[in-house]
Amino acid sequence: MCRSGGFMFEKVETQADFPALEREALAFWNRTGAFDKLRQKNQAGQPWSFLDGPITANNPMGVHHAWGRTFKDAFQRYHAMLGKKQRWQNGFDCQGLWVEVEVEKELGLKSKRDIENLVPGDPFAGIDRFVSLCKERVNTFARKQTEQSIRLGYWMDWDQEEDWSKPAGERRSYYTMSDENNYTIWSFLKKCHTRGLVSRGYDAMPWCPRCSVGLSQMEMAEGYQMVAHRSVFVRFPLRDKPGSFLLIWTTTPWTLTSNVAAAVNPANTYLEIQHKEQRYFLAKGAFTHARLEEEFKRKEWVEGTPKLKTLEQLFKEKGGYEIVRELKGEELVGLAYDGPFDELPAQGHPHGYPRAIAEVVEKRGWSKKVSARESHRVLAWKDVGESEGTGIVHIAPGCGKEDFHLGVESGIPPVAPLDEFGCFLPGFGPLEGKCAVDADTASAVIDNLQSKGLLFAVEKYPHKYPHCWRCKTELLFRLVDEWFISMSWRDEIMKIVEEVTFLPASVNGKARELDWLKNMGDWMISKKRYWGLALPIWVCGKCGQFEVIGSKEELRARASEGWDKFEGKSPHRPWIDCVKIRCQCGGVSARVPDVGNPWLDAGIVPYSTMGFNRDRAEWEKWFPADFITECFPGQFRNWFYAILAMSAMMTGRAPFKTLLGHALVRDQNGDEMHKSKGNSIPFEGAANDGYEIRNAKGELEKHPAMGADLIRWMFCRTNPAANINFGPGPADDLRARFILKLWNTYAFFCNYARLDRFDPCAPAIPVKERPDIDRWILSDLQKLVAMARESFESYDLASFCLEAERFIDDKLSNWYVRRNRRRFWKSEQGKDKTAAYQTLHQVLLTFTKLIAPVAPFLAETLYHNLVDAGDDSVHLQPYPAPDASLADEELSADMEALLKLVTLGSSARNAVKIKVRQPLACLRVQPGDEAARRAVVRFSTQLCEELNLKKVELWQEAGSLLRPEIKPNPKTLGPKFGQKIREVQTAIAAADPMLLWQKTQGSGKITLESASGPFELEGADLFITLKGEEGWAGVADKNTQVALDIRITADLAAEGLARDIIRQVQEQRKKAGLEMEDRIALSLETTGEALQKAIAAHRDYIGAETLVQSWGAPGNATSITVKIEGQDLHITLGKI
RNA sequence: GGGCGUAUAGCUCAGUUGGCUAGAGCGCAGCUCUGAUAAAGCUGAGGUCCUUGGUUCGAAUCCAAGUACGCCCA
Repeated sequence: MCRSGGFMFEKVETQADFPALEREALAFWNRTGAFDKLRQKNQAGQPWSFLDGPITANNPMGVHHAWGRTFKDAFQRYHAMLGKKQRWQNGFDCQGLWVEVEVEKELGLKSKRDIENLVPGDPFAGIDRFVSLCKERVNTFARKQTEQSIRLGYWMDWDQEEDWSKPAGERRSYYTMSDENNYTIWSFLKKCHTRGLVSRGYDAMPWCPRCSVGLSQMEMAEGYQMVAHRSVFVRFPLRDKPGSFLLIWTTTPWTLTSNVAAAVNPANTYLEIQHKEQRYFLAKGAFTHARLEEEFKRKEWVEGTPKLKTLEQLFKEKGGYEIVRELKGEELVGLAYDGPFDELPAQGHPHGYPRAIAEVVEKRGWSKKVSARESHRVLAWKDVGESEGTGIVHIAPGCGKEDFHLGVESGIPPVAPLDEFGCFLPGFGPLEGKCAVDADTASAVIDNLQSKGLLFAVEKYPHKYPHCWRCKTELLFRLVDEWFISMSWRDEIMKIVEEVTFLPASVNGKARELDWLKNMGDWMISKKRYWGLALPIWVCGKCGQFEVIGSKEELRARASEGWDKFEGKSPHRPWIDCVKIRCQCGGVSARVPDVGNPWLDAGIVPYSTMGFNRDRAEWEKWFPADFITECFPGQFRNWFYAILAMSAMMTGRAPFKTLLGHALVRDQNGDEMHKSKGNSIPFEGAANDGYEIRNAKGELEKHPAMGADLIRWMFCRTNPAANINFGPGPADDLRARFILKLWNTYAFFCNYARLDRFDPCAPAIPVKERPDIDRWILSDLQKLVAMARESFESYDLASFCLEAERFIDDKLSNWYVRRNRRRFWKSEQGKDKTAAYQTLHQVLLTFTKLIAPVAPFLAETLYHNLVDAGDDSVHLQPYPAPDASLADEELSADMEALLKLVTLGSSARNAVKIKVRQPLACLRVQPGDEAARRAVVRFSTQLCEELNLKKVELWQEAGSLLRPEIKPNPKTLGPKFGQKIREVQTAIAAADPMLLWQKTQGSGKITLESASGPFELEGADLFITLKGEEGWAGVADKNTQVALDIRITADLAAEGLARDIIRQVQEQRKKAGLEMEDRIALSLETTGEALQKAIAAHRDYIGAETLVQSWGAPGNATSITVKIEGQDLHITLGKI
């Protein structure tokens, strides 16, 4: 590990190309097999179990993915440095509609029909081809994301070149499309079925007509958007009261074709209104209700949509009205009416429409043998309100969830008008083939109502309406059969939620998850699609009973036909559908064509990836996972939900111990990133290639790559509960403040160590023999080490990163190195210089290891120049542990006090405008506490150098250095005196401040008189501030006071000039392009008397500071004339 | 519509169990320092601590109502 003779620190350029250095580190890891060495090293370690939430392998990863992936890597690396054994398994989420949609886009397909027709006339071959393309797409992007993750510095057991040709289940990463993952879900579903929790449900489901697929409750929640629909007010003529109408309202006119009933709230008050020759019934509250007024005020509105009118206004505009009477809703219940589309054949079909549905209705006894047309009457429904519509609700059980349930309750038949593409079925007359989401269809319906004289009014109505979260198409409600897992066992899931820790605490993750579980309806697990888990449900064509198959073996044993066709294939469509099984009744059962909800795929991974099926003892080693981390939004109802629910079913155990969530990536102004807005930053652009985004003027602006470490550090230093504003601004800021500070400190060390041939392996100077400042930085380093470990253990990286930044900026760079420069510069070798090198080396080396999990590239680069590592990696090193023998609390406190004294001294100089180059005779300090007192003594040299003083004095006199001003401390006085505090305050204000102050210095007890008698004070009851006196510049900070002697004697003035001269010569050296160690010949000429005197008096000082070897102008000279204190100085110098 | 959270300087945010003249970083202005630094130091300008009411000797902090924004759920 140590450098022997011959080796030297490499010269470090201060202008570094960090992305290029990162590429070198990647090549180094690759060449030396660093990751494999790490796994080898920790082979026998205690396990630390991280479980990766699978990333969807459907597109390249973006910068937002880098947040979670940085967390994942940082914690794994940290635990690896602790010697823990890990699985290092990345996961890819493969199956589901999102992949299908992208493949459809690539192929230019518009609908499911196109997919089945991919091989013309052969749906089986079409589906086979489509599913293969989905697999291919997943492989393509898994590979892409693997490359991207490697560039991020994410260490995992990534798939290698030879792995990509293997089946998904035999690769290093896990793939949710693998056989094991799918069959493990089968075993889960079988468990559910054994407990009677799997059921087929007929329900009006949200349905995407483009994808031809039903959406679960979770999915529907993703896609609410504000849109304006044409809503209609329609008359329903009452059959027994000619000229009287129910007034109903709907935002979906197409559903009127399928109207079966109307509903009122029996408890509400309704009005009968005379309008022209007609009478109308509607709710009293609805009549005058200012509809959506709040939303209009709050601008929750669709632009261009007028404010809504009240019903009363509509009646007035149409010719006035008169209220005939008020009545209770229950009076209306039971009235029969004529439906708006009773002429359609669909309305006349017994048990509802279409035939397939009518059969189910008949079988289940949901209604008598009546048609919709025969069923039109007013129902009582307590959920009818008055704030939307007319208070009379049009009920179409085939077009809405609540309508359907009300229909079943009331024994009326459903009419389901749409096919899987959202278009009208035969039986709907002129509407047949028209699609419900088309504006034309709404127009056709409205025209039809108009022509029949049933239309009362049309308006544009803005509301939040669900859309398909994938393709953004408006959803419809469609009566379909889907498969569900009942949530009657939710208590079991809630129980294991109680066992896990949700971080960050401020997000209340546990409460959110419990809330979701409490309100979660039955889990819809089916999808009428192609690429996904083949639901292992076989339904008998004869008796209609279904069975759930729990494994491949069980299927093989039960198969009655088709196994030979399926064997050797993955359990996907269309091949799995070849397998039929024999029902107990003797009939043949076929698999339902549905595929599974993709969250089943991701939720099973604690069981499918850690050896549950193969080696239970091995699985127990890794289960439950110590840690998972993902982006918050959505996951409480998605992955977190699925993984918890499935684990509760599988073993009743929590699948992980700690969950860390994080928020979203925004642009640097806090806006959402969108490609179309030009504010989106691609991952490669940020990490490696540079990128363009729009600036404030809207122009595209180029930015250099940040590099992976900078990206990683930004994510880690951010509070994970808050969104991060990501972009070049914050990146530049952090680079300047932290990365470059660290880099330059490192460069300073290496470059001087190289010149001095510092040997890091030489025997260490015992720490107790090193100067205070060395022992101080080592002491504070131990605090940082302890802090780093605590942060990693509590999954709070931000605390560590921010503290590390402060350590580098405030402590190491701006104080330790700045104060110690001369120790490194001085020409003579010796113990003090070696101590300085050894100290800085130790600090940099330890710090490098501390940040290695967060900034793995930078750490590797630094490590290889700080030690002679050869092919060894910093990531194979043990994580630093705090060394108690180096901690010195008193020293840390003293140094902090010194920093305060320097601030006070600078402030005093600034107040009298005497620049630091001008030496001053004395600074007097009256310390406010023991640390300050000790600092004055201990660090007087530092103080003198830093503030350019001849000496520092501790003010020991009895009196005050400065004039005191006294204020009461209500924090201590309040509890003591309560309501009397005002009198006490008055008494303090009236007292002589100097006297008061002196008393506090004595016994500490002070007695004062107030209006209601004497009272006693202590020092702590008073705040004392102090002002300077004549001739001295005084500054006070809380309790510490300093006074600066501002008398400049002739000698001091000359010395000040000498420093001005040195400064100018140094400037000239730099301009002449000389190296730090170059010697010069120097000539100084001036007519100014003061300058001449200063040069004469301080010639040796000037010469020593500027490395003068000979006085007088050399041949290769450059010269310049500068002004110092109004006098010309002619400087001529040249390298010797 | 319901639940949770947030509101502090131009921007990004700290502010502990209620207590000093409400702070930091960036940005701005002046001065200073500089042979590791793309820097650094001091000073200054910049605040209705969202609003209103309450509790209290005292409220950025606690309570209530309201407003705005965010998230979650309907």
